[in-house]
Amino acid sequence: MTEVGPVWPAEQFADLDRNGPVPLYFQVAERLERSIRNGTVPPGARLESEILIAKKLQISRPTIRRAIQDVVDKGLLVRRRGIGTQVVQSHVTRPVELTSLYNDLEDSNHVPSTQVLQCVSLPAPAEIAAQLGQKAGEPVVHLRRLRLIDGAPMAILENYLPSAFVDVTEKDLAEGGLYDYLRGCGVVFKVANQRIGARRASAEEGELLGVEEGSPLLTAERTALDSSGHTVELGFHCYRPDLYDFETTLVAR
Amino acid sequence: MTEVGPVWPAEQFADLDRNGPVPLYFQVAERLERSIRNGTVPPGARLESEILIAKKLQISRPTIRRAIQDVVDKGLLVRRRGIGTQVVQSHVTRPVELTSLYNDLEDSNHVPSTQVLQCVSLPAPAEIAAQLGQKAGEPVVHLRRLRLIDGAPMAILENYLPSAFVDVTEKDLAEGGLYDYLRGCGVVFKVANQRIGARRASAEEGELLGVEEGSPLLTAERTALDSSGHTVELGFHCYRPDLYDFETTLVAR
DNA sequence: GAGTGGTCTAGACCACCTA
DNA sequence: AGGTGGTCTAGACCACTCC
Repeated sequence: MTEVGPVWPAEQFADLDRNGPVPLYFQVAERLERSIRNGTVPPGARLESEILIAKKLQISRPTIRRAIQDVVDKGLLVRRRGIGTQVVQSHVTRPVELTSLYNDLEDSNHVPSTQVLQCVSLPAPAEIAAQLGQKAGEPVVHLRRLRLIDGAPMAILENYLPSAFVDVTEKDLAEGGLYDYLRGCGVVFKVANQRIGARRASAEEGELLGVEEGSPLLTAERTALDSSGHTVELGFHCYRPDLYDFETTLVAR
Repeated sequence: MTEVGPVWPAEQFADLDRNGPVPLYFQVAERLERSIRNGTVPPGARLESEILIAKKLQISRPTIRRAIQDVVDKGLLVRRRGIGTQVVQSHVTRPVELTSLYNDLEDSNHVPSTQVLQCVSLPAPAEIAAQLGQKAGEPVVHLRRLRLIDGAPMAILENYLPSAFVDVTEKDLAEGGLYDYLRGCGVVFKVANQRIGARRASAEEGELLGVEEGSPLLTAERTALDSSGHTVELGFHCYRPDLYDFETTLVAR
């Protein structure tokens, strides 16, 4: 029986930048996550204690705690009082991030593309206006796009944007994700709320997505808020379930 | 124009228990969340600065920061450097928690019930064994339950449990949720990973759920890990999409 | 310049677990 | 008894925003 002691890949943390703009805890969390994901620190391994790590890294305990907590929040580590910190046994896939579908797909080595079906400004229906924090009848932007993955239709993305974005053009959307465009306008996303369900495809949706009318679609309604807490995007999306699904990680604190 | 200054409902924080087992930051976060949810602190309101709050509550700044961060993580507050902390404009529904479906339903003023379709121990198929961290062929528990909501069938819940739980009986499951039972066995849930999708109902599923064969179902595959990072539950669930959907909140940090 | 949140430090005491 | 993570304190300096 080879008893393995606590583990800490000190060599991964040699060149921390203590003066740059990137927070120390972030650099440490990043390297730690990488070490776990690539197997340098294997599943089930016990980490050295926070105090020891802090000493080795010449870092205060709150800072190393913050770094470890970030990795715990991603579902890769588990902490127990009196025991220590351990790598979870079965790894976890990357959770849904606050990025657009376009970026998610780009990152996963696929080729996304977009076909703009509609891009108009119209007086807001009462319910949409209320959710966007506008008066009914004020103009809002209505978008409808078809998202393709490696050339195959994957999702219909319907969005409403508040009146601040009435000058958006088809061109802005054809080249990248909606989030890229909004970020370019200075929007800083902070919170998004999503409701995920399923329903039958309408005849038109079936045609666009290349499935039979009445076949199942995965749906998502999303509200995204910017850094000032205002709604900047309303989304009503539907996906071909054979080409897309959602992944989430829940962590108890 | 009535200019409203920064807000802090000090009266909500009069009786903090400084010696009890409940952490200070938790008590503060709890009261703050309640004050926002019930409108005592309205949408858009700006909170007083951390330093002032800390002084008023006779609490250190890291502690009040931790409390505020918890509420930010729930999507109710937004922080901006140089500006302050604000309540988001449109409130957010409570996110998915690390509880069983049974408890979720119970909390929402519905009457859940369960019908156990299968509860056996069998040699683990290779893939199930691998995910549970067992050897192929070792016994695992296979559960299949029908979940009803106010008497109507809502979901089919298929689960695998590791060999430690071979003594589970139908009776254990008929009375409450699976998570209640496992917690009763001393299991402490820490992390869960979920993949949400959609597909057609099989003939048998349609019969059980009271829908047509081929109609859309919302599906979830879940793995849950305990406090030591081991897999303690594998779930393959499907839901009637007209009776159930998932809500998630994403927060940028 | 004044005020905000973001980061970081260096301690302290506690609850919990293992032995 | 000794070691672990969990909580809490009292400061400090910084980057950012607004006036």
